[in-house]
Amino acid sequence: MGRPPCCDEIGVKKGPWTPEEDVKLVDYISKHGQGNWRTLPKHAGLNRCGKSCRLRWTNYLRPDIKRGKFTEEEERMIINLHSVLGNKWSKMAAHLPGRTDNEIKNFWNTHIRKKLLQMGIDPETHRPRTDLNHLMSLSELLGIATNLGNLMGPWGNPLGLQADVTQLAKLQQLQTLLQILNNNSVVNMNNPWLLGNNTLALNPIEAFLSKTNTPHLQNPGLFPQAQGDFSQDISKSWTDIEGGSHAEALGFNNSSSTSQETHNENTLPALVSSSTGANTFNQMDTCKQAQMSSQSPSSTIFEAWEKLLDDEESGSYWKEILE
DNA sequence: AAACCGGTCAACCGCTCCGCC
DNA sequence: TGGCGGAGCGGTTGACCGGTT
Repeated sequence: MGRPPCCDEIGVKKGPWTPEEDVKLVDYISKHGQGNWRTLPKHAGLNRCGKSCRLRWTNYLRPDIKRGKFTEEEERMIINLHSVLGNKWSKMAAHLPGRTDNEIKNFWNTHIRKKLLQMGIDPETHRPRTDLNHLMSLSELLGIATNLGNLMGPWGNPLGLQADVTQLAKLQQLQTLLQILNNNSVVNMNNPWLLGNNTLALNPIEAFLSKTNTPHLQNPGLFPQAQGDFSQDISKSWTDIEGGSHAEALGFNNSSSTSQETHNENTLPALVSSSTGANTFNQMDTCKQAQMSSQSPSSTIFEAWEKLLDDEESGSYWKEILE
């Protein structure tokens, strides 16, 4: 036998608030404080349920609410916070003065989520997308490109097609990278994490670079922008994140696992565990929450990924592939 | 001009958490 | 210790608005 919801009361108004109702609510709270939300509407002369009043106050009428668009800094913070907290909007709001949980949640769902997906990043796991449909379309593209490369040969483009050697090299790299990202187990000599000297790669980018046998990697001068920034940035970001858990990458120093341990586990841990809530958040509670806001903008994989996509020479190319 | 469509965001709903008795 | 009730959280809905056809 449960308690009836407060909003089931007959005759209680629902829907958008009128300016008159807002005035009544603000007047009452400024005089008496919030007090008991359940009894507040009656005392304030409002035909609303307490829950509705609380929501209206906390999400809209509170005097300290910051209005207007989210800044880039706030956006960065939200992404970083989400990578640690998951969908804990109210916890995130606590780190963003003047922003409400509802506002952050809406902003995430309408802007950031979409942006990450376009960048090929799974907004839930904060890892490069590995969903089947996405990879299927990539595989098809890669298959076509590979055939194209075989037809063309190294010296030219007898078919008059627009693809060039640089793009094919990039495709090859991407294919290898995807293989690595999707292969978490290490069992044999085909192990994508195994480097040429029989050591294991520290991160997928290192493995990726070791597997990729393209001229411009050995001689970056040939392709000054095409590969260098990308591999360095993502590799650095991944190392930052992998190095003793992502919490450390976020500025926390009490991690229990070192990068070497992570390395030796021969797995590719997620940037964020599927149960983002409990452990990571407790960790944050007991660690240095304040450091969250001062995290270097360059220390997340999204930004390295974004930089790859924004790269003047290869940007549109990667975007086309990933979208 | 009207219909359609997609994006945005305020508000609702159902559930969990937590303090009190 | 368990039940009750208030508060808060996160997911979802639907109204509104601007752009496009």
